[in-house]
Amino acid sequence: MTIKVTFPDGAARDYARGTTGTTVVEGISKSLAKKTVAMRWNGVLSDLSDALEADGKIEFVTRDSGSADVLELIRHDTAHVLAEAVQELWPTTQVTIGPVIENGFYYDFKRDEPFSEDDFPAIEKKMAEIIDRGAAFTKEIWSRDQAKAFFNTRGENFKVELVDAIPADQSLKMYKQGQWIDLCRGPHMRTVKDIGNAFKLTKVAGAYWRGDSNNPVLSRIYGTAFATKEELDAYLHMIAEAEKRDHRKIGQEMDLYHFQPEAQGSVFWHPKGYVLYNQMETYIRRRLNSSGYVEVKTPQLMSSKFWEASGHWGKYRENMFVVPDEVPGTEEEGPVLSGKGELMALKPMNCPAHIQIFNQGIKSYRDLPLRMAEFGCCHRNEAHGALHGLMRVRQMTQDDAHIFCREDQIQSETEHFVHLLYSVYAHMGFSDVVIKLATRPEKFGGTIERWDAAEKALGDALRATGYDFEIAEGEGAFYAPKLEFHLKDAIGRSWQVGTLQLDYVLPERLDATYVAEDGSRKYAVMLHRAILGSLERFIGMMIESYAGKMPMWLAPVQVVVATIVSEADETAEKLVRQLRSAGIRAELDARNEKINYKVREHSVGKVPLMFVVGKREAEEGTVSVRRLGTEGQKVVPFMDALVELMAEATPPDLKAKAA
RNA sequence: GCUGCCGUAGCUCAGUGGUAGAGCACCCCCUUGGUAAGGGGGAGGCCGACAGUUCAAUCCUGUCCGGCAGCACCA
Repeated sequence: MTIKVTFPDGAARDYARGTTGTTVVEGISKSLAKKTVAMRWNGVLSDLSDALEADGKIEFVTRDSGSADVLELIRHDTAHVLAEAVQELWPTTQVTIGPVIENGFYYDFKRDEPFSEDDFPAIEKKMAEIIDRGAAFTKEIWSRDQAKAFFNTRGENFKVELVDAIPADQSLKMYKQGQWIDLCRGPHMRTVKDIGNAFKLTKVAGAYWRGDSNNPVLSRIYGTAFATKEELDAYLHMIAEAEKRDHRKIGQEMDLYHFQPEAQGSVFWHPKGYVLYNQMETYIRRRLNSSGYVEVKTPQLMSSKFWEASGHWGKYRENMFVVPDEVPGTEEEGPVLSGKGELMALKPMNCPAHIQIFNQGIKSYRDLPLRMAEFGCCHRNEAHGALHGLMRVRQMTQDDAHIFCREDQIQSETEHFVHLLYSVYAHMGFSDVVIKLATRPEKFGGTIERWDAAEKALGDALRATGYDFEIAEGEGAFYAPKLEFHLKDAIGRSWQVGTLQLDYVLPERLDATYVAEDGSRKYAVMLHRAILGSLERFIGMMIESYAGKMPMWLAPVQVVVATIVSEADETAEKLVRQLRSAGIRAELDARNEKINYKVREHSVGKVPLMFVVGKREAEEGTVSVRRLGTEGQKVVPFMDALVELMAEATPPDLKAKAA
């Protein structure tokens, strides 16, 4: 009985059925066999030692190919070796799972005494030893009972749970490397030696068993591995460089904002940071105005009764700041609060308030769509461990808006929004946007028909815009599907910024109706949408993406006029006045310091432009223009420099109009 | 909130069971210097908070607060 094996170049050969990939590659060439660590059999990444049972296509995965397959295999194998090393060092440790992730791998352990990074050298040394021993990976298919009995006797309770979780129609694969054995779906390389020496443990952290906070916390060790030491070093260097762009670091260096414990998670915007903030807000306001939005402002503090009606009191209260509506006691002794005051809450969202405005008067179908925007300052009592610089705060300002529309307007409004959002992101310098369509969760409100229609409307709208998107299965809100727009920070963490959420529920709860063409009352459909998400987070993303070197229109200080000699002070002062009256954010540096010193300081401070004035320039009416990030300078008439700067400082949306 | 690590001057960081140090920044003086740190001097700290151990705690222990990484949650 023979089978036909087809090679990537299209050639085919016959082999006895049951021939292994190893035999096939060894039959081709010794040198190819030497570097082949796995294969793709009919497109599926597989153990090289797998027997080939039918006709198919084979591709060999060589260790030096630099392919994603090789990285995946190396990292997966390294995770196994990590687990073996840990159990060899601390035999009572239970192993759980150890998957490959972006840029590396991790392995979750259960150990009474959690790991610390101080354990890394010992673990890494043991891993090197294991790799050196060079055990082969071998695969065995076990029965469910056999596997459970095996793990039970070893006290591996988590593995027993995993065995139970594997669907009955799937076979259980056990991979052995020397004496160590693990339940694993594979595949693996030939031997642990194929891993090489380019691996490193990077961090430890707690993680819940199966990602559920009701479960025990496991100790997770993260690591990474590459095919070569050079690639590992390059990766570590890249991460170190990226960390320099951390907005928390740059925010301090550039004196943009700060946090302090008395207002945990709330930003103190410094003058320079607030320039940035205001520029962003003004820009968005212009974009919304010209896109048919109206702007409103709603109360910060509203009665709990109001939040009961909206449903937030029941579902969202643990994230709300609640404030009693009473005069606090002022006696030295005695309680500040009686506990009897009616409760109010700081708004965590703007939507219910916008419905109150919508509900004033009677709306006609002619009024729809009504696009109501607010720079809404919201407070959310976020878990302390979730706070993260500007990215995750407790007080934030959303560039929020609610579009009240008819069902048949959902798709066109969504398209309109997505185009606006992409135009904004392009102006902000972001092109790498990940869109997710979050679909019906397990627990949902409303009918399946309505969900299907809503998901279809959002999907169709996205397809009409031509942007790619992923489906985030089951991650929709309770009441409707949503679109999420994600960007990545300096070290590759993904943050949701923009959003569009469909909502049928709140209009019904709060009675947001309009009079339809036929005179009947109908509930409006509500689209919650934000482009930046929150100004705080988006500014954080901007700082990281530009490494603090903001484009001219956003730069807190656009130009510093610096003198070389004190004879030029008067001229420099005059230039700063002229720049400022032209709307340029200019500062004077007439300190008694050398020009080298001033150039360095403002370069470090990421000021995009310097106008240097010495004796010569002062006499000639010129400035020596130095641009951040470039060497050298050019001397030009001041008025020319001013005109050029004004053009460059024009926000991108206004620039486009002028052109 | 959970797990681990961390908390010394405005910033970056040394350091010790006997109440503290550097560089930069800040202030003063000298220097007027042509594109990434000129020189000298000075001031600056309840060593995160509170307890405990000790003759003695910034250092050891505990609790709390805050920060960092990840988890969970989320814009």
